[in-house]
Amino acid sequence: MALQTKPKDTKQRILNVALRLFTERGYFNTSMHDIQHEAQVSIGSIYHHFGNKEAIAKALFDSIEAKMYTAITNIMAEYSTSEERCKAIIYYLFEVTESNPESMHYMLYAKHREFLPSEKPVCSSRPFSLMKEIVASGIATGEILKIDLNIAATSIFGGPIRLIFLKLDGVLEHSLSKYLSESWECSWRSVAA
Amino acid sequence: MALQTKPKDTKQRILNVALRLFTERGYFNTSMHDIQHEAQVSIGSIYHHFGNKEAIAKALFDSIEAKMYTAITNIMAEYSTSEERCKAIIYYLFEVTESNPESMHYMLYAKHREFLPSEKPVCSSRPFSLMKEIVASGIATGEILKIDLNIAATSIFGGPIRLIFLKLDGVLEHSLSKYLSESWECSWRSVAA
DNA sequence: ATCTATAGAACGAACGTTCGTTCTAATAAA
DNA sequence: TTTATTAGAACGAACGTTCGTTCTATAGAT
Repeated sequence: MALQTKPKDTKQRILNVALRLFTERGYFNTSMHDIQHEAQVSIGSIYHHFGNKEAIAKALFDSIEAKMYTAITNIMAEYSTSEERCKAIIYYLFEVTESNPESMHYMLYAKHREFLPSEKPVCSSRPFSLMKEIVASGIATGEILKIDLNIAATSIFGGPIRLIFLKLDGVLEHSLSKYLSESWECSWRSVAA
Repeated sequence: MALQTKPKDTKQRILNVALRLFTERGYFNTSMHDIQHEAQVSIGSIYHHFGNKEAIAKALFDSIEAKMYTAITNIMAEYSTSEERCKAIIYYLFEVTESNPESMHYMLYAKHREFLPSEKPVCSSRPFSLMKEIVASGIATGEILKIDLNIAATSIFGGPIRLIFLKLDGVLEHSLSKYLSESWECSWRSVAA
C-alpha cells in the first residue's frame, strides 16, 4: 500500500474541497472538474463515491445539519432554562462561525433549494426546529413573554444570526466572541418576561 | 403603429419575467431561452436590450436598490427620531414583502455575489448603510443604548428580517402586517435607552 | 401624397464552449 | 480470481452568445 490513500481519505478530501469551493464560489460556479482538480482525485473516483454532483452537496448538508442537531441536543441536556439554552446555542453558533466558517456559511447562507430541490427551507431543518421548541417551552413556563412564537424566536436569534452574516461577509472587525455578551443581552431583553 | 409594441414594453416585460424566474428557480436555473420563451420575445431582442445575462440581473438589482434607497430617504425626511424612522423602515420592508415579494426576495435573499461578482454584499448596499446611519445617530442622541453599532443595528432589524425570510419561505401563517407591532416592540425593547 | 432613406427593434438558426456524466481500462486488495 | 477503487478520455445535451437578416416607424425629399 503506502502508495494508495485509503478510500475514506479520498471521500473526505472530496467533501472538504467541495465545501470550500461551494462556499467560496457557489455551487453553480463550481464544476466537477474543479473539484477533481483541487482534490487531486479522478473524475471516476468522485462518481464512484457520490454518483452525482447533487449528492456531494446533499452529503455536506446532512453532515453539517447532523452536527448542529447533536450540538443543540447536548445543550438541551446540559441546561434546563430557555435562557441558558438559547444563550448556549448562540455561543455555539458564534464559535462554529469562527472555527469553521465554511460550515456555517453552507448551512446558514447558501440557498440549498436552488441546488437541492427536495430540501426544506433551512428554517424548517431539524436544528432550527429544536431552537423553536426551546423558545416555545420558555413561553409555556413564563420565562419568555407570552407573544407569538415566531416573533419570539426571530427576536432572540435574528440579531445574532445577522451578526454571523456580517462576519461571513467580512464586515465585522472583531471576532464574534467579542460581541457575544452584548448581543445576547439585547436578544434576551427583547423577550424576557 | 398599434401593431408594434413599444421598446419600453419589451424591456420591462423581459425584466418582469427575469425577476420572477430568478426568484422562483434562481439565476443559474434560469436560461436565456427560458426568459425568451416566457416573455414572448426573441433571443436577439433580449441581447439587443441588455447585452448579456448578467446585465439583466444587474438592471434588476439597481432598480430595486434605488427604490429602497428612495423610500428610506423619504422616511428620513418625514420622521426625526430613530425610533420613528426604524419603525417606519420595518413597516416599509414588511409592506413590500407582502405587495411585491419577488423584489424583497431578490434584494434580501438572493446571493448576488454568485452571479454579480462585482457587487458588494447586501449589508453594504446603500439602503442598508442608511439604516446603519439612522441607528448610529440614535446612539449619539441617547435614544438608543450606548452599545456597539453593529450589535444595535442587528438587534433592531435582525428579528424583522428573519420574519421576512419566514414569510418568503411560506412558513408564516398570517400576513406580515399582523406581526408588525409585536415584532417592533421586541426590536425596540432590545436597544431602547 | 408619394417615395426614399435611416434607425433601431425583433428575429432565430447556428456556433463554440462548458458541464455533468458515462465508459472502458488499469490497478490494488482480499 | 474476484471485488473495489482509480484513472482520464470521450460523450452529448444545454448553455450563453453571435450575426445576418427582416420588419416597422419615422423623417426628409419630391
